[in-house]
Amino acid sequence: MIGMFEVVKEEICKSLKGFVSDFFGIDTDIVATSPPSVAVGDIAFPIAMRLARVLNATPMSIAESIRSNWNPPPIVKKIDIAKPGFLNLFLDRKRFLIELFEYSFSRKKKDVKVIVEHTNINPNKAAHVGHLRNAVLGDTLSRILRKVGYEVEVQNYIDDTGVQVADVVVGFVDLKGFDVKQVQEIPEPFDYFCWDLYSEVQSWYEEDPSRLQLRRETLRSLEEGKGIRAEIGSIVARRVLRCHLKTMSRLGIYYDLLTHERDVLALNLFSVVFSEMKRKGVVELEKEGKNKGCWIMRLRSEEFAGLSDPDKVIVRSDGTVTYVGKDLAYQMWKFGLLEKDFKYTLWEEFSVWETTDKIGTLEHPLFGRAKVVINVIDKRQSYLQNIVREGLRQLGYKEEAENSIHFSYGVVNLSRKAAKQIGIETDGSIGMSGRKGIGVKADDLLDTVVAKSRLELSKRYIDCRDEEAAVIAAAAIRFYMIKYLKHQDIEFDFDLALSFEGDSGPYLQYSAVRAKKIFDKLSERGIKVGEIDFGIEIADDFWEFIVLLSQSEQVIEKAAKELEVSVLAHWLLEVAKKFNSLYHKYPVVRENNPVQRTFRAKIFRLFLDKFNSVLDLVGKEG
RNA sequence: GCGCCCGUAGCUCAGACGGAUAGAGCGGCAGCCUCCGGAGCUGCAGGUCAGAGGUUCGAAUCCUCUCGGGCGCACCA
Repeated sequence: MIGMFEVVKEEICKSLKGFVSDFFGIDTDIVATSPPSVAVGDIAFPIAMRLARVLNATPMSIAESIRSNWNPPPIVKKIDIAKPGFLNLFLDRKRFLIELFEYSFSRKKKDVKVIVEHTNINPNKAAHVGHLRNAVLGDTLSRILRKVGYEVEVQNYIDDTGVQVADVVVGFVDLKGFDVKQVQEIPEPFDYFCWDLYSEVQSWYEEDPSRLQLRRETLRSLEEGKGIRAEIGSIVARRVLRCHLKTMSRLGIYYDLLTHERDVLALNLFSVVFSEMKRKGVVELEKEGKNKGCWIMRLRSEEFAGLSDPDKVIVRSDGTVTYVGKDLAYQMWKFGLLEKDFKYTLWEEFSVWETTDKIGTLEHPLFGRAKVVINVIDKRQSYLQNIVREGLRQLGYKEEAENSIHFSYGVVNLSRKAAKQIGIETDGSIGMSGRKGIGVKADDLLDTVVAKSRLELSKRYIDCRDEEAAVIAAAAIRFYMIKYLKHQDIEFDFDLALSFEGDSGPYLQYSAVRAKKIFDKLSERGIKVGEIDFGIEIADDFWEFIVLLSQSEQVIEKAAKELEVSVLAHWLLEVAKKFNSLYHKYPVVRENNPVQRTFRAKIFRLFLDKFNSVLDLVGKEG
């Protein structure tokens, strides 16, 4: 369940806690910290400073009496006392290493189903790098949760009947005068064509706002699923969705279920929820004021205190449902709170399940009914996500409300340099906007990175296989998207995203390739790696490396617990750097002393295993 | 106006629960190919952790205020 180092640390903490309780008669939590370097110690306890006041003694004398009276676990080899009163423990390196090699943990299946919803790109234009961050974060998170034992179902919500698709339909029908056939015959990349058309339609509306009437008509047609506009709408949504799925598969991102809004509407999920809300008094019909004629939910809890308007419209005065209403219903479906269920069909081209309005397949996986629901969606949506949770709470679904998690993350903006590179002059950074057609398209970025990979590969006289270039490109982009703390906005910059040096995906991959080469060379030359001789002295640099490696499981647990994928990126970088340093300093194949050679080989093998298991989570190959 | 987030090296970012001399990468400078892939390694330069108070043995980290940025507070999603 947790890593070796953590196991050892906890054992020592427990022992120390017991000692402090027995010897001083004080019950206190023991905090452990890391000393500045392994030369100073492996684990440090600032306990003496804490006890100083209570015991009315100097920290140094307390530390001294702990050292002489405490009987620590045998893994502790030595105890030092430093300046203000730190208790610095040194671990028995050999013993630790032996246990590390023997240590194997098995993660138990948690028997908890988690739905992770991510990507959710409107199917009306090409995906841009902002969408990429969502998908990469969501996909990495899913992999992490699976790794720690959850049953994970990945859903991608397709808003195929929304305003954005409607606008592109207006573009085809009213602006371009295209018929169904003409839309079908537009060559690929179809999503690129729509990208331009969509922003064109926006300015077309601005020229003459009365044209917005066309949007309303189209929207109605899409919702009813009738007429030529609906037909074109479904072609657009389908064709663009196909583009998106292809783009994401280039990054190794896949889904278990595509949920179409069209089917959510057809299933009438909301009407069930609406009557329940009325019955439980969660919504009421507003009789007067600015919300007259609307069904509203009151936001009374402390969370919403200070809101200018504490009334949230769920059903508009014209009888249509707001986003929050729809999302609440969908959220309830995910928890299995609704009787109704979709019909499903397998989309063979991408081998992904999706909801359908046609005849569904009888045999399909059981979707929904999750214990925990994680929605990956940028931080600007947190107000709405909070309202959805509040809706669950007011309906009496306390547990589901608790288990509705908004995985919130910062947006991707374009640095002024990046903006300039795509032909936009700005003062500072600029937010991406599909409406204005401002943004770096995901496929363009991928193509650029793939081209760079090819170039770099050919420089190294390696026969350039396309797959390999694609894998490197995917790693570069994925790593760029997860290396930042999630709440941080990213200022997209081509140089940084394309970087193959320093803290980059290719640097990590390269480290793993190097390590692997060692073993290829060993077997090539018929050098056998025997059993490790634990009599060997373990130097500080190797020891630091070993301690780092022993924390791999702990790092994964932390990422899962805190829902912070960047911790994996940081661990990988730290480990890779350390490895590369040792790699240069300590040759393996060239080493003639078999004891040294075996030791190094074994440690590097350990590195390769631990490193790859984490690298897989951030998407080495996809 | 109310609420949330942020301000760390020239640039992009890390800094567990408050701990010891604040760390990386890029860029700059100086080295390293008798080498297991140089997508690398080694070293140097570069910081009043936005500012001011406070809490305490100890603060980049916690509290208050000030300044400066971002975001949210729809019958849009």
